Amino acid sequence: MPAPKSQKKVPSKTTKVEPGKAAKSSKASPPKALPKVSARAEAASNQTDRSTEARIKAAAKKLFTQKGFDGVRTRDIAEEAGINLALLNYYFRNKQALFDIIMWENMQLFLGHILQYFKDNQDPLDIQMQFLSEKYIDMLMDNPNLPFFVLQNMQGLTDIDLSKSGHPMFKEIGKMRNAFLDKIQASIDAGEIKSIHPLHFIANLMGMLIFPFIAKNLLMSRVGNMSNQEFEALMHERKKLIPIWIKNMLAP
Amino acid sequence: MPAPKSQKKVPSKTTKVEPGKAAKSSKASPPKALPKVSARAEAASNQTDRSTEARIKAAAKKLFTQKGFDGVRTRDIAEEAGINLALLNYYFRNKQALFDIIMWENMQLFLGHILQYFKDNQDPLDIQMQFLSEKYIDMLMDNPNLPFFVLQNMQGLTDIDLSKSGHPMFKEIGKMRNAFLDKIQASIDAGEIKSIHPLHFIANLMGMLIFPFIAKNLLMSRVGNMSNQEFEALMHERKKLIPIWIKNMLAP
DNA sequence: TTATTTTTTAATCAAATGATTAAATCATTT
DNA sequence: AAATGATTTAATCATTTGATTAAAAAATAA
Repeated sequence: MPAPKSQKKVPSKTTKVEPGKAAKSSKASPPKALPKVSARAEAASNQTDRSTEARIKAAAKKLFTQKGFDGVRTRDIAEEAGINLALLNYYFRNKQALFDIIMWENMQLFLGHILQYFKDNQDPLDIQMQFLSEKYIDMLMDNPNLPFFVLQNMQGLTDIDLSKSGHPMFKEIGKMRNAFLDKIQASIDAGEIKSIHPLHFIANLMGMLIFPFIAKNLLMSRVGNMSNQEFEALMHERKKLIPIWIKNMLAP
Repeated sequence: MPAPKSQKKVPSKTTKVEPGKAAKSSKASPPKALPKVSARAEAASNQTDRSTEARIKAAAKKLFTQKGFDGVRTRDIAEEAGINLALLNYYFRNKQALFDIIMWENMQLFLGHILQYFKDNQDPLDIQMQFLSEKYIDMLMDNPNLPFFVLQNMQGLTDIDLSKSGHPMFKEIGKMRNAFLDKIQASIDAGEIKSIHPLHFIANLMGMLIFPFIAKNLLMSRVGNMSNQEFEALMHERKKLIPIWIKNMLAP
């Protein structure tokens, strides 16, 4: 009998196509290339988009955000999306490529709002705090698992890794950071707030905004057995309270 | 040729022993039961304990705490511990049983200090804040991955799950919580602090203590490229600052 | 020493899992 | 309708991974 094994190894570049890059005109075998991803890119997370590709992405987003890369099997995604397992690879090449897409979208969601706002806003610090607290907690109530996901996938990344990947978002982050640090410093110089290291300021602010969503189960189950509804009511309260706490905390 | 396959299925109760329960006197086949775990239990996390069992546990603790259950393969643990893969199952039955041990030890570490202190301490609230901030941040500097691990494994647990597992620690948590809530309420009644929902208080306190360790990479890489040493110095600062911030935040 | 028990090793298994293939179905164009 | 290309399916692969087995080695008891 012949040996019908070990005939594949490195996917020959002639038949394989890099994810994201369109297949030019290679007369490759069965699945030619990734379908028109860009054509649908702008319709992201639109509930009315029930295309196969969108269903897979939605399922992947839900599961990856909930359980992380290692906690999800491709079969889970296929089942959640109600599609054949092979379609996942047909549309997204492989698990890692699909995860990377979800990863970047979640990063955008996590930092996008702030980035957009802070980039060229000139309001005084306390107004900025009010806006941020309001918008950010609203976003977190819609995406409660987002902080954990982002932090989880930040764990392994070093500064070098971050700068290596030349994603345009990092330039935005840099700009925002500088604008924000300047704003804090100006407030200190003007005597509006006590002197404080920027990291303390940002850690306190982010901690108060984000921590309840990360520790929700711990807080809910052990601190006054509360319902989801009560939890949401308290998070709603926090939108107004956090700016006040920050202000009091740093009153000169 | 005979068929030397599919002869095992459900581990017959006569030869298998539940993890944690000692094998009585069953004259079972090869590995009789878990070795004298209890005999070494008190020597936990002692660096001088270089026994095989301790090496496996140390390796498992390191990797599980860093990467979670799904992120670690039993082979990783074996390699990290420098032992044969089969020894992991010989000493700890299976991956899940080993993980559970690490899980409970980490829970203890995460809550143990607070539990012990708050159980019957009668100091005023501001003194308690100072003590907690000091000790807890010290502990977190020694175990920076602990919060993420605990929160990660709290994710799936509901209140029912927690009470179902009759671990004695949960009774302690209940006692502590009540004592702490009483203390906060008393301070409010005495007019020492502004009225505040206990969850807000605890979320703010825990958030300020814990969040920097969860978001370390995010904070370090994007907020003023700092070294580990600088980060540690700032965490050291926070030990004194957090009680002050809390106090100012809630000044009546 | 010899016998017995405990510990360790190498080899292997079975199930799970990411990925691929070839054929079938569907849609679009000519 | 026929041809062409895109999408979907069922079956299967190859590898990884948690776990087991049988035998060897080491330690302990007799």
